[in-house]
Amino acid sequence: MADRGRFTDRCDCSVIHEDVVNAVRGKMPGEESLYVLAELFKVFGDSTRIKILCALAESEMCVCDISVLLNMTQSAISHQLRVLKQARLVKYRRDGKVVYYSLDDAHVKQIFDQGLNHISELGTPVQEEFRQKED
Amino acid sequence: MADRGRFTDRCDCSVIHEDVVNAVRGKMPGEESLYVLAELFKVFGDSTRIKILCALAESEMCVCDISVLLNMTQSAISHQLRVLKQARLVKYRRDGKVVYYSLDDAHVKQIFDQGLNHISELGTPVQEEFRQKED
DNA sequence: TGAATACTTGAGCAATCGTTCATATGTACC
DNA sequence: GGTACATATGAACGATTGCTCAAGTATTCA
Repeated sequence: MADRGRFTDRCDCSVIHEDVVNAVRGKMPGEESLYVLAELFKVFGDSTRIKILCALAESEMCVCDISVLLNMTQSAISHQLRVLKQARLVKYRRDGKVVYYSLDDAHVKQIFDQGLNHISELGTPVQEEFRQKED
Repeated sequence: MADRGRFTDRCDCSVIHEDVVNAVRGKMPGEESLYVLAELFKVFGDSTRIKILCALAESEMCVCDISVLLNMTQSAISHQLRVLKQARLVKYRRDGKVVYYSLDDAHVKQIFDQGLNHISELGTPVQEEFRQKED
């Protein structure tokens, strides 16, 4: 609320649309929420974790099952499950030596499906786009 | 379809639930889709990009406006806009020297809102969780 | 044409991330 | 107790990421 749209030291241009900037600034959620939101999506933003979430959307599974399914080390899976656990995306229950993981709530699958829905409607061009990023 | 649930070299345990692993394997989307999906969420997984998307959800804006709004370098914003452009999350139009960016389609805001909805229902504990990750 | 403005881009660098490896914890069974 | 098995965790490593800085391109206007 200090500088009302005037340009700051980070930007070397004279502000073009002061009114737009101020209007948008008023409607933005708090810095806090957006940071947390980014952290949430960051957790979804790894193919190993996506695969784990996708698997758990089908069935509760133990660590060993997941590592077999994804053909990865138990350790690697366990590390990722910890990230998912911290983000409250998965929960677990212990039964003897075995620990069973499952999705924490329905939201997780909703976000997941929304994403899948998005990429499916964009079709193959996007997939190529993503892969050609390295060119 | 090679080894039917038998444990591979990556996992040192004897598979606990061969049936579950096979059932889940059959229902998983292709490796391809899951990779693209992770790439999509990865783009959402940065607070600068989230802020940009959030701002563009309110109004079309030029690069300079965004850099003023977020108090960041034009260069930094431009770099991030390139990432968003590549992921087809934003589109742009040129008007003279000024380039205006806006959300590419409605899906973007949907995914965004779904995420916001998720974190808002979890309440503050999660936000603390995220911040205490460094402990 | 040349200066000014809006934006883009490439290189470089610190910080973060995902995996591996070795080790630790927890539980069951003898 | 001790061994076996399922999982967790800490350190270390290479790979990736997001920013800065110093160019570059594109457009306008004199």
